[in-house]
Order: sequence, then C-alpha cells, then structure tokens
Amino acid sequence: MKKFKRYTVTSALPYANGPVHIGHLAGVYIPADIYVRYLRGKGKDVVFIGGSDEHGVPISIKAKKEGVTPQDIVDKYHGIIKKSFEEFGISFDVYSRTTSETHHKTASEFFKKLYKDGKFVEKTSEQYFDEEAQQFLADRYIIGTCPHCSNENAYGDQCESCGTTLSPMDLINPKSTLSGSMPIKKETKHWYLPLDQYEEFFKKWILEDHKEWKANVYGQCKSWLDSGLHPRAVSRDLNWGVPVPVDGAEGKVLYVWFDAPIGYISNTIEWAEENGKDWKAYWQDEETKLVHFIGKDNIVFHCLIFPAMLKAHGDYILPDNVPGNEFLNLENDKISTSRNWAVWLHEYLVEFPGKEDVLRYVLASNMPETKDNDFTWKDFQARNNNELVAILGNFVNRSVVLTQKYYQGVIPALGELSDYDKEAVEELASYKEKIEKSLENYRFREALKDAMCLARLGNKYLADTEPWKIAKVDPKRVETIMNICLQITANLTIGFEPFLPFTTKKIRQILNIETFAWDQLGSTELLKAGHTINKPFLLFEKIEDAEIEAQVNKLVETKKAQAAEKEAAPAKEEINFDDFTKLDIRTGTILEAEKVPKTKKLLKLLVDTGIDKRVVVSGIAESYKPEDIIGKKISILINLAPRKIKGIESQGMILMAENNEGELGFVACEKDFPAGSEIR
RNA sequence: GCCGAGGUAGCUCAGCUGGUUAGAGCGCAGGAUUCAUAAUCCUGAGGUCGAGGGUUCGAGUCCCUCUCUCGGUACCA
Repeated sequence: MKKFKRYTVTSALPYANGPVHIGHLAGVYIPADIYVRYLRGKGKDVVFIGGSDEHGVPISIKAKKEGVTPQDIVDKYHGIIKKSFEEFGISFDVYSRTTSETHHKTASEFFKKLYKDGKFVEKTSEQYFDEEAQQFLADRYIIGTCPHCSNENAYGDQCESCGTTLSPMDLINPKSTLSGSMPIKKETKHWYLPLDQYEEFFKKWILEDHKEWKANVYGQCKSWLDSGLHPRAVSRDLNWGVPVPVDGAEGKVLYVWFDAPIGYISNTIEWAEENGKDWKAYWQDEETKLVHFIGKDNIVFHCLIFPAMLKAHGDYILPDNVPGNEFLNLENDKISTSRNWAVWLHEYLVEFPGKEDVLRYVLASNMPETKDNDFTWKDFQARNNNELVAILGNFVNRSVVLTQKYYQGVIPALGELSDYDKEAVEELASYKEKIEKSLENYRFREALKDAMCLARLGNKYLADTEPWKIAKVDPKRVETIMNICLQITANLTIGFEPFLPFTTKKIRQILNIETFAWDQLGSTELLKAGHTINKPFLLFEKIEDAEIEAQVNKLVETKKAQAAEKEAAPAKEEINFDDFTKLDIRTGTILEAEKVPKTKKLLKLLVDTGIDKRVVVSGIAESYKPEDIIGKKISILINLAPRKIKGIESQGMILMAENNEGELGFVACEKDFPAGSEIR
C-alpha cells in the first residue's frame, strides 16, 4: 500500500435548508469523524473539512416562500448545523460555509482557470425569461400545465402530480412564479463541462485503478460510465450563488454542484490561513491522501464530476477513495426532511443530554455500510443497556471499584504472570492490528465491534480470575490481576477514542491520566504502579422504557400530523360550464387487464364503455394487479384524443383518485348503473 | 424494462481471490458467579446460505434463469 505524508478528509457539505438528522450522521459524519480521530491518534498530519452548502435554487425558493432573504435561511441553518456538530463531537478542523468570501473567491478563480484554459464548452439555448422580474427562470420557478396529466401546477422540472420529469419547455401555459406573468423564450449562454471527454480517463482511473472502492460506489460509477457521460452545465441564470466571473455573464451564477465541492478547497484555505499552514500541500501534493465521505446520493458528483473538475484544472490530486454509504431508515420508513420523519440531531442533544456517545455508538454499530439499514428506538435502547452499560461501563466500573476497595485507588504492581494472564495479555495486544485493518478499509462497524471485544475480554478476565475470592488467601496474585484489569481499562481509552470520545475522556478522568497515542494500544505498561486514580463514577446509565416510548410516540404523532396535514391541492383556475361539458365521462367496466411489458406502472385495459369496447393504457400497475380488477366498475373520459403509449393506442382515460402516498383508487358510481351512463 | 446494490440463524450483520462439521453480537433456554448499574462468565438450541439449474473432485463463494427489497433511469393521457 502506498505511504502517504498527509491526509485530507472531507465530509459532504450539508445543504443549509434544514437541520442535520441521524441519516446524515450515520452515513457521513460519524464514519468520517471516526476515521480522522483514528488518524490523529496515529499522529498523522490530517485535516478534516466540513461546511454548509448554501447556494442553489431550493434555498432561494424557501426564502421566497417564507418572505425572507436566502441569506436569512442559510444563516439560520448554518448556525443550527454548526452548533449541533460541535456539541456532538464531530471534530472538524474547519466548518465553514459556501457563502464565505474565501469561497466566492476560490470558486471564482477555479472557474476562471478552466475558462481561460478552454476546458468549457459554451452553448446558447432558449430559456424562459421573466420580463417583469428581468431575470431568467430556474426550472422550479416556472409552473404550468403538465402535458401528461393536465395538472395545472406542474413545476418546470417535474410534475408532482404524476411524477413525470419535465423540462420547462414542455409546460403548457407556463407562468413565472416570481411575477405571475407569462415568461418569454430568450436566448442565454451557458458553460458546460464536457464530461464525455474524460470518459476514457475515468474508465482507467476508476474501473481499473480503483477496484478496491466499495462495491456500491464502484458499481454506480461503472453504470454511469457504461451508459456514457454527457456535458453538464456549470452555470445557471440565478441571482443566488457565486457570480460567473466572465464579462457579459450578469445574472448568472455557478451551478450549485460546481461550487459546492470547491467549498472543500475554500474551507481548507480558511483553515490554513488561520493555522499558518500551506493549503496547497493538502490538495496538490501527490503524497496527500484525499478521501471524500459521502452518502450514496452523492456518488456521481464525487467520483466523476468533481474529479473531472480537478483534472481539468490540472494542479490537483484526485481522491484516493470515496467511501459512500447507503441510507439509514427510521423505524422502517425512509427518513424525510419534508415529511419530518427523522431524529434531528439538535433535538436529540437537548432530549438526551450527555448521551452523545450513545447515539454515536448506536449509529456506528449500525451504519449503512453495505446496504440500507434501519434505526429503531428499541435497538437504541438495547445497545445502550446491553452493550454500553453492561459490557463497557460495567467492566470499567468493576475495575476501578475493586481498585478503590482493595488499594484505596493506588494502582498495584504487576507480579509474576500466570499462563492465563499471558494469554489475556496476548489477546489484548492482538486487537490493535485487527481494529486498524478495519479502519483503514473503512469498515467501521467491525472496528467498533472489535473495540468492544476489549471490554469483553476484561469482563471475562475478571470472571475467570475471580480476585474477590482469592483476595484474602493470595493478595500478591490479586495485585497482578488488578493491574492487568486497569491496563485493559487504560487500553479502552485508546481503542474507543475514535468512536466514543466523550466516554474515553471520562475514563481518563477516572484513571487520572492523559491521552495515549494510538500505537500504545495493546500495551500493559500504560499505567504505573503507585499511580493514584480518582473516585469512580458511572459512564453510562440505563435507558428506561418510558424514554423510548416517548420517542416512539413523538414519531407516531408526526405520522398522524402528516396524514391530517395532507392538505388538498389548491383549487384550479375557474372554468365555465361549457368547459366542463366538453368532457364526456361515462361509467364503464373493465373487461380485460394485462401488464404492459417492460414497464413498471402501465396496465393495458379493455373497457366496456357502453358504446364500444376500447383499449386504455393506464398507469395504475403499482396500485392494482391485473387479475384483481377484471369486472371493476370505473369512470372513463371517453372523448380524450387517443395517444400512443409504449406502442399501444390508448383511447381515453380512467379516472383515479390519488392519496399523498401516491396510491390510486378507482372512481366509480355507487349504484350499479350500466356501462355508458353519463357522468356530469 | 434497463443499470447498480442487496437477499446468510428470531433480529442486526461477517464470511477475502471456491476447500475441513457455515460464523459473531443481540434475543431465547440452561448453568456458574456476586467485585459490578439483576450487570458478568460458560454451555446449548436455532440456518435446505432467496428459488431452480449448471461448471467443478468440491460452491454461500463462479456461470445461467427466476424471484423479492432498496436506489438511479424510462414509462404514468
């Protein structure tokens, strides 16, 4: 393996439109923090970079909605996020933000360099422009009628009613959400990063040279590469972001995905300036190991786009690894900021004061390294009570309480070792290599498990040697046993340091010692005989059922509130009676139903409309099985222009109701009327 | 549909380039023990390794087909 002189570790920049939740922690910040704490323990030169990602359209929309400035929004969340990370012990060397002056300057210069070197492709295209507001409209700022489902409130990038991905030009009757006026088409120029030109490079760099990347990351990259890369725009018409530093680019900013990863560099520069370091060494020296910790949603940016940017620039090193995690679920359901289905870090810190390490432990034990995992409060309680309290806390407590009892807190000398002692000491030493190997390979769950084995070893050693039994008959022997127990306890402060920094600090306090270096792990000479330890206190406390129930109830309430809140979509524009009578809706009966091959949602139906029997293709396969709906009474719009879908001509549209889970239900007459009855 | 990742004991997961009777933690059952927050330690039960084919002396591990879950993408008149 290549030897590195220094390490640059980045963790995905949280988007500053909401607080941080356990999904972010388990996926990105805890693994990254474990890794850097380990490296620091090894005495490595490492910088750990974090920061808030504060540009982009969603933030400017949120600001508009709330009637504040984008800056207000990001100030609020940057504050919450930064504070909660600090309290939780995520040990960033710097946690800055992409609205900083340094970042604007850095991102701007980065762009200029690529621009000057001709690394971009310029393209002019037609985009919607709001004449009243005098600006180009981001996709999200345009609403109009969905060409597919006729929903009149579809966004320029997606129709939330039918889920179709759209482009603004697809919308019928587009309207600007800024002024309400009808936007005009206007030419605009943008810069594109021609990713396709880097395809061959990526194929070698990732597919051949980085086979050791995690399967999920490697597989995703391969998938993107196999399907071919395309140029991606690096600028947008928007007024919230880093201005494009080119003459004639007024009203244009760097696209948020272009500026955000540069934030890693900007924040490193800030850190370097404040600490008298040379930032370039951390980004441009081949002997630096660059590692990006991210979630799986970010794989393409960190494995392809950002490296392409760095490569295009020319001065930079590329990541050595991009350990991307999968997602964490909460109580069997996807974590969702908008649905408020999450455990928020800033709330946890208030509701479970002093229990930072409990959450760190639970999330690290169960982080979604190879597949999506589930967080449940019951598991949280079990791991606290059965592992932290019973194994780790208990062993430390046993050791120090016995030391107080027998020796008034003064560490006894190590005498002659029995064979059993030697075995235990040997086993103790064996964990160092195991834990290191796991950490070096980003296998944090396993590393933590092995750290816990140190405490298990201690408990077993005590149980097997039974010092309380021989205290009266063989005091010399007990001195040796207790010395070994205390040495194991001291080792815990090393082994657990990356994972449970608050707890190791407490143990050091009890043992009355300073921090050890990682490489001392496994030593039985950490504590000197004659050294006096402090009065013991408990490291962890049991978590009672009531506390867990309270958390579960909180989530249940969230679900209820969410269901109740299911606000009906706002009424559409008024129409007159003639408009309505144009629709010819009839009762009908489904005669045949089959799945349209090669689709997920489509069923091909044969419907008796009373007038004729006709084929209708309908996107209901996720709610109904074909065999279950034969004979079903339905309502059908029969005078809709026919349309070919997947090669089948669909003649009409089945009326469906849809709830907020996207589930569909037939709309039918409650009496058993014959097919063809008019609905009006 | 296509692409990617998964499907291993009740639960959460290990099993590297194919090789002895498939492992760990939790949970469960029984026992030992009392220094310790009824904590600890030992023993045990429990798996046709998603299903079916194939390659091989030998497959959880390689190949093919199918199936389920998650993500991306297409389709939703």
